This record gives sequence, structure tokens and C-alpha cells, in this order.
Amino acid sequence: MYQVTGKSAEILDLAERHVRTVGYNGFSFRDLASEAGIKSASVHYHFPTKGNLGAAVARRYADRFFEIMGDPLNPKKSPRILTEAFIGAFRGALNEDGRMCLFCILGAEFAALPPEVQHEVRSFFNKSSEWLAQVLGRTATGTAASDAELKARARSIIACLEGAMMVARANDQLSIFDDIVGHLRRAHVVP
Amino acid sequence: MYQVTGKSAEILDLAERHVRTVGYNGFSFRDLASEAGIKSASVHYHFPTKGNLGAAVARRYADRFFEIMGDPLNPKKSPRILTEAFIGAFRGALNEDGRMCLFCILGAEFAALPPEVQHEVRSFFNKSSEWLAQVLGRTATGTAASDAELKARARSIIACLEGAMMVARANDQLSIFDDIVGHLRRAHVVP
DNA sequence: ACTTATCAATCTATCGATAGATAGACAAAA
DNA sequence: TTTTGTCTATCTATCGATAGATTGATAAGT
Repeated sequence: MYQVTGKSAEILDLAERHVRTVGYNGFSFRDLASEAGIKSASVHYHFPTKGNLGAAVARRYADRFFEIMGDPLNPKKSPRILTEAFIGAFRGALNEDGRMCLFCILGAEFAALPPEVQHEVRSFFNKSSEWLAQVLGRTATGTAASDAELKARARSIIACLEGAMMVARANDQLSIFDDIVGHLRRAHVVP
Repeated sequence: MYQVTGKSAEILDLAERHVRTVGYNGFSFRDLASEAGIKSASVHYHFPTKGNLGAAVARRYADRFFEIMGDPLNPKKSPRILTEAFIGAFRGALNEDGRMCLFCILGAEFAALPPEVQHEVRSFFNKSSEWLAQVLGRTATGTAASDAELKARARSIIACLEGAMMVARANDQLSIFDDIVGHLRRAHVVP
């Protein structure tokens, strides 16, 4: 799918790393260029504008995420397993030397983003809560919850995870993330 | 206490508004100057550096917050009332035409901030979870929870609120925030 | 009362650095 | 020969920050 090769992929990697540490407004084309060993003009060759680049980074990140997550209705994987994988993906992102989830930082900076990047951010939150809602829907706990209710529950979990990443990183303690997830589990919010 | 008057206060107001919408790296001294009707050099007169200004904004915001919250052990206010006030403060921030909690956006941008601003961010998360932990400690539910456990629970609630703000704003729907808080209540995480 | 000195707050003008972006030349590959 | 990727060179706009002049108000000295 997003199997961009060569310099383009390298630039995407660098840009992603920057966004996830210092945010969209915290790096420049020159930063990327010097790290990729080319000139900033060459970065523009691959990605005409910064908004273009930002959207590409977001799209690739989301595509990877959902590829790893797989089918939420896969009968071979229990809701429990899938939810753990979901949480684990967030934890893994934070564990890459204190990098944030891409969409946590983009979400916070939302108003400062070019429209095409904003679109990707919204799209991710929609898709991810949809995905998680489908998983939650499989744990039929007697009451048949509506799609809207399931999606709201999913969003609540996602919000908690995003917030947990942020607080954990600001304090440079991964354990804070784990504590928060623990509370999520103990409150039976999660399968 | 923080009764800064005149232009300084006006600049702080403008800077706070900008940080809470586009983040620390999303505005310039010139932006502030033109809105305050002065020149950017005059902004530097009041706040020598941007880091200085950022820290001042953060400090004032935090001071106001804790002044409004009051004493977490005030016997005249139930834990329930205090927790609601706490949640309400976050909701109110979001409700000011889609502005974020200052520390949510600063937390996300953390690695891009000058040290003095980072310090204020950490300090806020510390103080606010301390405050909330004291409130939670008053609802002695049989088991005597340790201070560390209470603080972890407090952090979990705060993380959830910050995440809720972020997700709600990215989707421009205040109702998402309310949904998430609803789940928080239903899961009995909150008094 | 008049003068002098100080101060807070602003200005103009400018600094070096950097931002994102473009034009056009060049070389290698297809 | 056309495409692909990179380069040099440059543009305009803006960044945070500083220097030095100017204003009006206040205070102190005579």
C-alpha cells in the first residue's frame, strides 16, 4: 500500500520522528534535508509543500496502524486480545524513546495545521474509534449497545490512552502510562 | 498574587489565547504586538524572551486554576462537588470557542519547549494530581489507599480529561467530551 | 516654582538566522 | 529522449532579539 521507497520513505521517516517529538511546527525542511544528506530543495521535489508532507506522514502512520491491527471482527482473535493489541500499539509508540502517538500531538496542535493534515487527523480518530467500537461490540454483555454507544465508549478509551501518553511523557515516566491503563482495566472499561 | 496590570496582562492574555489554539510554536511576538497595538520590540520589553513569556503564561494559568479550585480538604465542599468543579474547569476551557487546556497543548509539544516552560508544565501536572488525590483521599471507601495509589488514580482521571479535550476539539464536538466524562462517572472512577 | 534626574514604555531600525518555496542547470537512468 | 532526482542559487517573508532614540510622567533638589 504505502510502500514508498528510497529517499521519499527516508524523508517520511525523518518527518514522522520530528512530528512525534517536537510537533508539526517544530521542524523545517532544512532539518529534514540535512539529516537525509540532501538539500531542502530536493525535499520539495518529493513533497511539494509542508502540508503535503504532513498529510503523507499522517496517512502512512494510519495505514500502518490499521494494517497491524487487522480485522476487528477476526474470529481467530478475541476482543480481549485485540484490545490489548490496541493498547500495546500506543504503549509501543511511547516506548520509542519518548515519542508520542503521531495523532496525539497533531490533535493537540490541530488549529495550527494545514487543512489537508487536519483532515487526516479527523479521519484517524474516526477510523480508530470505529475499529475499537467493532471490537467492543463483540463482547455482548447482555444489553445490546447501539453503534453510537459503542463508538462513544471507544472514543473514551482512545482519549484516555492519548491523555496517558501525554502525561507520561511530560513526566518522562512510562510507568504512568501503565498505571493509567491499569485503572482503565480495573474500571472494566476495557474487555 | 498574579495581578499583573496594563500591557503586560494584555500580552499574557493574547499569548495564552494563542498557545491554547495553535500551540507554543504557532505564534510570534509580532502577532502579539500587532494585536496589542504596539511593536514587537515593546513586547520584548515586558517579556525579554519567548521562553520567559511562555513560562509567565503557564504560571498565571496554573495560579488561576488552583485559586478557583480552592482547598481540596475544605470541609464545606464534598469530594463530589470538588471533583465536579475540577471536571467543569476543563470543560469550561474547551468551551471557550474550542480552546484547549493550556497544559494539554504544552504537554503534547513538550519536547519543543524551552526548559523554563517545561518546568511549569511538569509542575502543573504534579500539583493538579496532588490536588485531586487529596480529594479522592477523602472518600474513604473501606480500603485505605496509599498516597501513591491516590495520586495514580488522580493522574488517570486527569489524563482522561486531557485526552477527551483533544479528541473533542479535533472533531469540533463538545459532546464528545461529555460522553467521555460520562463513561468516567459510570465506571465509578470519579466520586 | 523651576529645574534636573530618573524611569517606564514605547518607538524606529536593524541584526543574523531561518522559514517555505521556486527556477533553472545538470547528470544519470530508462 | 524523456524522466527522475539532485544540485546551486535565490526569493520573499518572517523569526526572535537587540540597540538606541524618544516620549511622558514622576520624583528630588534647589
